Amino acid sequence: MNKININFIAKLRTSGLRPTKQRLKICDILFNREKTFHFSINDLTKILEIEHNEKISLATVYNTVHAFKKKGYLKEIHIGNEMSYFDTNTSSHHHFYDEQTKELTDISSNEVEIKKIPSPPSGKKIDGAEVIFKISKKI
Amino acid sequence: MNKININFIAKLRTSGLRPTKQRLKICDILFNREKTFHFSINDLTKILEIEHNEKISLATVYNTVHAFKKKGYLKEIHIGNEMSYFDTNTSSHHHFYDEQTKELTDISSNEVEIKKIPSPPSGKKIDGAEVIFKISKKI
DNA sequence: ATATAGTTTAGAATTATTATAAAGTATGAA
DNA sequence: TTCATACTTTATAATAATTCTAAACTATAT
Ligand SMILES: [Mn+2]
Ligand SMILES: [Mn+2]
Ligand SMILES: [Zn+2]
Ligand SMILES: [Zn+2]
Repeated sequence: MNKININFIAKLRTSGLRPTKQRLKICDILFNREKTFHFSINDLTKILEIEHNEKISLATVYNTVHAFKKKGYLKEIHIGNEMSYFDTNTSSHHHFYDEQTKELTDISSNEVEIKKIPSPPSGKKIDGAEVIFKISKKI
Repeated sequence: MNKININFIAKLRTSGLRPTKQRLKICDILFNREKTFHFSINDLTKILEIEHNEKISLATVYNTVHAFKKKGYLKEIHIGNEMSYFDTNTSSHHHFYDEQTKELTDISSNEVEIKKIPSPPSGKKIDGAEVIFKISKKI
């Protein structure tokens, strides 16, 4: 029960989510980080089990992640394979993606400038653009 | 047995794939088009069943699509949901993506120009960039 | 024609995800 | 403090996309 947790308790309460110990533990893992975090449900489950020795039901991990997504604390990303990834950076931003390691790295919006933008299909408007830079090990 | 099929027969043979009637039918559906085609396995299966009255085993549809991908005739795309999409445009290119209709539209590489490019993580090199422009119905 | 390797197929298995419903818990009111 | 209640967790079942398996079938070379 540290200050950090108290902040999460408040944040969850004001979101209309009860601060259960499962949710607080997941908050701690996801949001007590310097850099943004990209993870699959499987990643998160393994971190809970192995690094934190917590056995939270898989259904609860899914429920929690989806609840956080719905409240706007996580963004879902589909990239590279059949699993969903989640991103603690919920802003519109770009990514480096290494197909070998399947690693995602953030690029902030202001680091990329798209000069020439195509005109959208008729009757449609452009809501945003996200770039994926494929990267690989330098030889 | 038209000219088009004869071309597919040759193409398959030179790829080391036997021109079976299942593969030729799928070639006909996928590659006899003006515009590039984005489809899921489910889409293709339904086109086969409903539009062409062909009952090709689901395993064969998967096998064929993956064989074509391996030979470089299709590109796999992961976007928007948990299903894979395949793209008859195998070049590096960009897309419009409508989240409502889940429709993908091609944008050729020369219609987009990325002015400012971020520097890759150390030890990594950039292999390419693909942009997804999210679009929606104009109000 | 025949042999052989490649292909198709139905069905089982696997994997990611979602649904169900019973047991447990946070919270506000009495 | 109870207590009632709605919310949450959980094990388990169900679903959906995909892959595996092994037997039947077929294209191709000889
Ligand atoms: Mn999802
Ligand atoms: Mn795939
Ligand atoms: Zn990100
Ligand atoms: Zn495309």
